[in-house]
Amino acid sequence: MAERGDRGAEGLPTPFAEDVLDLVAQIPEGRVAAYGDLAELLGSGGARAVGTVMARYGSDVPWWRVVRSDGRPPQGHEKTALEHYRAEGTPLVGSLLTGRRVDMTRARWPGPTG
DNA sequence: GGATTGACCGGAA
DNA sequence: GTTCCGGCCAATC
Repeated sequence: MAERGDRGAEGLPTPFAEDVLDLVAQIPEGRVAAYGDLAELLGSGGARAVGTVMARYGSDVPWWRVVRSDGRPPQGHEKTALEHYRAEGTPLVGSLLTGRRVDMTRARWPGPTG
């Protein structure tokens, strides 16, 4: 079996990747989750592992709802992510100087309300 | 098989 | 407020 050929076809994510993508797809609008949170919800892997999956297979899920623990969008995709936050009404904090980031206090998912 | 990379996290200076 | 460092785990070369 072509270990690199099949997965390199960009149509068959790994078992771990499927779990990550499925969880990201469950994040409602206006809410976000940190990479480390997804790993903790899955009960396996780590923040770094989730980032690796998102970079490779995140194209099929609302990746902008996945941010760093600081509430900052993925490195290299901040511009695109901000566009979605403004459209979905995701709570943002900070200013232009400090750099706008998602208000994890209110937008973190799953939250007190679920 | 091993070595390197990466859309990370938390703490310390 | 910022910058630097080690640790973490899966995917990739």
